Parts: sequence; C-alpha cells; structure tokens
Amino acid sequence: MLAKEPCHGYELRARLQQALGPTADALNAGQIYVTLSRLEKAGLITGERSAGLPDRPERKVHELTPAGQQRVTAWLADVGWPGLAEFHLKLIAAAAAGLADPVAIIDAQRRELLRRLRDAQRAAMADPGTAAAGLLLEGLVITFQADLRWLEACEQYWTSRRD
Amino acid sequence: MLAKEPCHGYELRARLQQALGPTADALNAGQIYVTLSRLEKAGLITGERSAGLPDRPERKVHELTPAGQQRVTAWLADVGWPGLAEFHLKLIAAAAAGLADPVAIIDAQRRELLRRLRDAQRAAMADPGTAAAGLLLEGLVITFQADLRWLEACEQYWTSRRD
DNA sequence: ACGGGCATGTAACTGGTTACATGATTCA
DNA sequence: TGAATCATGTAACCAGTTACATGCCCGT
Repeated sequence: MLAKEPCHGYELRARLQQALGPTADALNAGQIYVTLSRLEKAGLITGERSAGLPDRPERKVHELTPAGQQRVTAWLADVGWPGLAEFHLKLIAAAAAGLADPVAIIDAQRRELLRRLRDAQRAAMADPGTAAAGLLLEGLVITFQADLRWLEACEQYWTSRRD
Repeated sequence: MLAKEPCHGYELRARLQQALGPTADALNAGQIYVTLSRLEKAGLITGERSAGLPDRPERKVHELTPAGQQRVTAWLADVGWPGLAEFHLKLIAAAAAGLADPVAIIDAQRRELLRRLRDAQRAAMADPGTAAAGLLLEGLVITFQADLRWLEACEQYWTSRRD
C-alpha cells in the first residue's frame, strides 16, 4: 500500500481496516510495525522520522525503495492464489497506486484458477486410487469453482468503477 | 495419527501420503521429523529407539502421552474450520483411531459453518459501508457455501462406510 | 563393493502472533 | 489533572519450510 504514497504505520492500519471492513477483527496493531521494521531490514522500504514538524509525536514516514517497488510489481503479477483477503487487497492496492489494471489482474488470476481446476479434475479422473484422496480432490474442485464465481463478482465491481 | 498406534516417522509419512493422495506433492520428508521432535519437546509424545531388534537401523517409535491424547481429542472436537486438507485428515484420524465418529464431526462442523455463513450474511446486510468490504464479505459467503457443499460429500462418503 | 534410495535427523531462516512498553494528545 | 486512546515500537514464541548431513540397506 506504500506504493500509492509514503506514509506512517497508523495510516496503513486505517487503510487496511477500511479495505477489509468487518473482516479485519483479527488485526493486531503491533503486527504492522513488526512488518514494517522487517521490510526495512530487508531493504524494501526506508523509514525516517517525520521531518520538520516537531509538534507531532514520533512518526515514521515509510517509503518504498526501488527494490521494494520491484517487489510490489512482482506481487501484482504473481498468479499464485493467495486467498480471498490478500487478493482483494491486491486489487485495491493496484488501483490505488495506479500500477496495474485490477481487471487485468482478475483476468490473469482467472486463467490460473481455471488451469488448476482442470488439473484437479484431471487428477480426479486419472487417479482411481484411494477413495479418500478422491474426496479431497472433489473438495478442491468445489472451492476452485467457488473462487471463480467470486472472481466474476470482483470483475463486475472493478469494471463498473473504471471510467 | 499416532492415536491409532505408536509408530515411526516413515510410517506416518506413508499414511499421510496415502490420505492426501496427489495433493501431497509439497510434503517435505524432513518436516515430519521436525514436527515429531517438537511434539516430543512439548511433552505430547514420547520417542524411544525401537526396542529389541538390533538389526533394523535407527528407528524411533513414537507414542502419545496422556497430554497428547488430550490434545488429540481436543483437536477432534474443535470446530474451528481448518481448511479442506486438515479437516480431511481429522476425519481419517478419527476413524482410524476409533476415537470419534466422523459423521458426528462433520455434523458439528456443518453447524459451525452455517453459523459463520449467517454471520457473514448478516454483516453484509448490516454494513452499508464501503462497497469494497462488501465484496470481500460476498466472497466469504460463497466460500462458506462451497465448504458446506463439500461437507455434504464428506457426509455421504463416511456414512456409507460405517457399518 | 558401491551407487541409489530408504529412513532419520539437524540447523537455520521466515513470517505470523502475542504480550507488553512507551510516550504523546485530547478531553472531561 | 487524570483517564482514554492515539501511535509506535520491542522481545519472544511458535510453526512452516528449506537445505543439508548421516548411515543403513539392497540390488547389480
């Protein structure tokens, strides 16, 4: 989310909660700062005490380094299925930062999920092995189908709001 | 899986692969021993060099301690939704160890998922807030529904094989 | 006798999570 | 002035994952 603009941890937290809505219950405040410091140690972001104003308390402005920007674009392009919440954040971040077209991301993800769906179906056919494993494969198929249906909803949403 | 009978790591690995079928690709051999040693350190299992036979190479027979058995029954009774794979293992372990009725576990899990589904639907209604968060809630609803449909398949499977 | 793979293990990294500590602002 | 809460941070734990080390067995 720093790709949009440099900011401090608290603002990130607010934007996360806004994006996740009531789903964000489990979000621990400390986690943000843990993550920020680890990103800084990894050289993906920089952090500087907010320059100038001596009135505001300790605030650190974080900014992406070039390596960090690379990481972000790699993340946006990655079609590994990260689950609903993270994918949702990905779309929001892409749109906010103007780095990629959410609809394009959705399309790429759909192609990937269709591929995995076919693989799972083929495996279910090919493997007449233990029935128990087949049951699990059936579950995989069902959840892939559900994910794909949700992607349709996402596409509709993001299509409608690009002018 | 040790609840069924004490055994060594390799046998556990084989049983895991059997249970997961082609889904088990990503299973690293070392992981089993890492986990076993951590369980032992936590006092949930004991490990003893296979007694008697000096011919067989280094094999450690692992066995549940009372604390470990408690943990297993708590795990079986826990209705937190752990995802397809782990739930599937739970059913297999319960059946193999004869500690619980898989169908009963499925019923309990269904009640829990129905509860969460209702919660998500209610939250979607109640929160006219940001549309983005609503989209995520819709995704939650869809995947809960998919999980429930898979539970039906599980119930059919496990009902058919209890005599 | 030796190469491959069976079986077990260890050290180290990673990332999520909790619990707690600190100081500053705001408002009754 | 004191309580609430804003804003940031730290230490520690835990679990998953990788990469590697070891030694035994079996077939050729």
